Amino acid sequence: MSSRSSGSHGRYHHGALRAALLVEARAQLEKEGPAALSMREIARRVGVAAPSAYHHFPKLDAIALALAEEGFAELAARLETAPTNAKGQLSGVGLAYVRFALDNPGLYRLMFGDGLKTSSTEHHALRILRERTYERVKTGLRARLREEQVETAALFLWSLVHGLALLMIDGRIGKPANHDAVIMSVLRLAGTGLPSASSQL
Amino acid sequence: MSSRSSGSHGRYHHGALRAALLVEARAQLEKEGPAALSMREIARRVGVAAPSAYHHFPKLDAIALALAEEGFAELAARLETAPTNAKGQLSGVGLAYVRFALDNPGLYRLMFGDGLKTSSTEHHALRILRERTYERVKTGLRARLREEQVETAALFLWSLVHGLALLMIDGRIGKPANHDAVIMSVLRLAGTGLPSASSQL
DNA sequence: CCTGCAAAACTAACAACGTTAGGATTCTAC
DNA sequence: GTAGAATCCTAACGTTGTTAGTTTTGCAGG
Repeated sequence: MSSRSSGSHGRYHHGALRAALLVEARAQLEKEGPAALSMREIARRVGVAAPSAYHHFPKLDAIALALAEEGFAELAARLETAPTNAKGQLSGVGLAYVRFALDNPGLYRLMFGDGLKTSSTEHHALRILRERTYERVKTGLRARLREEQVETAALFLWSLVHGLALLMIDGRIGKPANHDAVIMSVLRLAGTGLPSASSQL
Repeated sequence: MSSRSSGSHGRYHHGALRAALLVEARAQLEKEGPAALSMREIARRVGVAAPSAYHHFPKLDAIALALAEEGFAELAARLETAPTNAKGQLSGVGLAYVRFALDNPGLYRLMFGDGLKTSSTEHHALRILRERTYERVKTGLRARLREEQVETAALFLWSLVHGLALLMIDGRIGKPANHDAVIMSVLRLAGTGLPSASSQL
């Protein structure tokens, strides 16, 4: 093959393959779900032989891990730029969190789910990334709660948005239109608690 | 091989294989996680050739689906026998829910997660089973809430216990001793809402 | 008891996968 | 322009899900 030395498309020698693999992997992840990630399929879509990918990622799980890292970075960015307006500082963050999951369902499952073949190493790497996210939530709460309450409150909040995100991803909520309204009404309950008659949950 | 006609162990001709496959599948599910479910491995452990299993289950996903059905039945049983004492009717149910997930982490992930290869048919079957569970929660709430509040309250509650279950399964909570205490303190927050200073979540 | 039939098991095989080994190509640096 | 490293390729191994076809097993009727 002759070298097309400066086309923006198709010049893999020198650095472009890794990025292309990640792009294609992410596309497949969102289209088919985390379990469908396939080294051969990704390589095929990029237009390259499967073993070539191993020059950039030692295992399939390494691709998944790289995607998860992308995901955590994007999630962190969204949480930081979430509107922290005066009334309802945390609802903005909660909304941003669930929105991220809904915008990237496959990625979100990969970040928190059992998508990859669970080789212990990256499992550990993932755990660290998750805990970093958790710490961020706790830091936010620490500003307005007694230290003793922070741990439970953080777990409460994270459980709520995490569970809500997964349930909505699974499509249990029908109408794709008013997602935000549903999310907000659930988040409001986190502030008030369940309505009176059952307040003794 | 001579037929050992009445031993409780190893007489597969006539009905025992299906059950044995399910037992072994569930063991593997809890030991290695949903993604590690393997037709050949299950058959191997049962002591049978892989294709034999196809007389009882048309696909690997069918085994997963059968396990999930077991799981939903067991979960429903636990929720129904959960103590609904006077103060805190729902906390007993919430505790039972999360406990079930912690006692059967692999199964719980299978029931709600992306464990199986997501062939659309059983995906649909799973969805029905999940919605049945959801309806049960809503029925419990309908007794003490206005109809208009039920939907949101149910989603709120289920998100909370679902998220909490998954987070705890993932081992983000260190000490395996006081699981119940952690769960209860989170559930209490569902009744009261977040503490004052941040009540404007 | 023995003969036939259906259920249930087995062996052999295909396609696809993850991954490794080793040979060819292409870019970079001197 | 040539050496060497980086990058890509083809070939291959072992494993998986699954199908096809054959043999064994147990049961029913004579």
